[in-house]
Amino acid sequence: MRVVPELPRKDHGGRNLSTFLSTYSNKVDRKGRVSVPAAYRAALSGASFQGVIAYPSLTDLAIESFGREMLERMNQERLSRSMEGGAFEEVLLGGGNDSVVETVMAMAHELPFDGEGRIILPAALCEHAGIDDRAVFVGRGSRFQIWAPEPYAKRQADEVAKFRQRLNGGGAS
Amino acid sequence: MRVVPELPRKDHGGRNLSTFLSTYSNKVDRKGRVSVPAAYRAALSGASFQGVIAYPSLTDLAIESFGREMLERMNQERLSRSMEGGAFEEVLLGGGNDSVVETVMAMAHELPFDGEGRIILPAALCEHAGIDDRAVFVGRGSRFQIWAPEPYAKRQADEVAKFRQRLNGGGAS
DNA sequence: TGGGTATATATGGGTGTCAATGGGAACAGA
DNA sequence: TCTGTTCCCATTGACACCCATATATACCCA
Repeated sequence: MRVVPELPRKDHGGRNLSTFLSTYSNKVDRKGRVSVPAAYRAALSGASFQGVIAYPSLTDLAIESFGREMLERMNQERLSRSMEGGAFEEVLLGGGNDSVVETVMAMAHELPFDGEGRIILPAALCEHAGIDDRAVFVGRGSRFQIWAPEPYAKRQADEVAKFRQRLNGGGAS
Repeated sequence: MRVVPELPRKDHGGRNLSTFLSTYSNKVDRKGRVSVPAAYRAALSGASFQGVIAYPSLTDLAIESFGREMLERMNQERLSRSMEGGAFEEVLLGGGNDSVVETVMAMAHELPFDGEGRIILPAALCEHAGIDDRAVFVGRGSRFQIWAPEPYAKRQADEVAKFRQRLNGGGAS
């Protein structure tokens, strides 16, 4: 498939916005490399940093991921607020252990694309997600996740079952 | 890993902004030298002062750190606030005994990079953080921390546990 | 509409280069 | 002279970059 380099879209604030769609299962080679789906790469093609940010999900056995812009934006917003609000203690000491942003920053990895559009999955992340030799990329809109095949299949089935039950009180036909 | 010299990014005020990401554990050699992670150095590569500012955290057994630009920006912001607010006493006599900024300034060290991108951790800081022969660099967005391995592992686990509980009232599924 | 060809994606592997680290020589201050 | 600091060079292991291949599909042309 040939994927078109995707024109950058803007959100309300005039910032770039990438959308990740669909699910892909790719091979992890013996060096720990895995191809990021071309469609995802196309969504990030306008970004200054060619690669992704990845961190362990706090709720799932999966890796959470998005473009660097997302982090950058959170970081800037946070710092500006503190500075302009005169909250210098926050700048110097941090938000204490109450800040999700700071926790995620510490666990996040910057994964640049190689010439072929692959990334290297750090051992810590693979371990968290139980990823061995296959990685499933799951588009979640402004984010995507990376799962090991089996846990994802299970999770997917659970999600579907749950919604089916909620929507029509039992099996769709 | 080869780290790209990182293009300087600007925040709202048109100032440079560096983002510190990820966690790295580096060796402290017998001379007290530690390599600052290449990614952090890249984030500071545009700065006029090649090195970092470091001071003991007032809330954790850790060292807090960032580039000199951050200090200057904070000072400037603080000064303008005082001036514009007509708080000339503060400018001339200091913010009184409750000024975190001034307390931190006094405890801060300027640590220049050597040719290999290492810094020397002052004994006082090492002692405060309990650092012996390993230093863990923890990215917190606009700043980073330096911890001894064991206390950081504990702290990290605490943070994650707390957010997990807040998010779904229990462990990952 | 069908077939053929070009191209991009996903993948595998080799190698030069850089980051992290260690040690020694030059140097300054006490 | 002795101690501590700064600069320089050597080592090694990881990985960034290069090239090479197969498969699928987009596109062209008859």
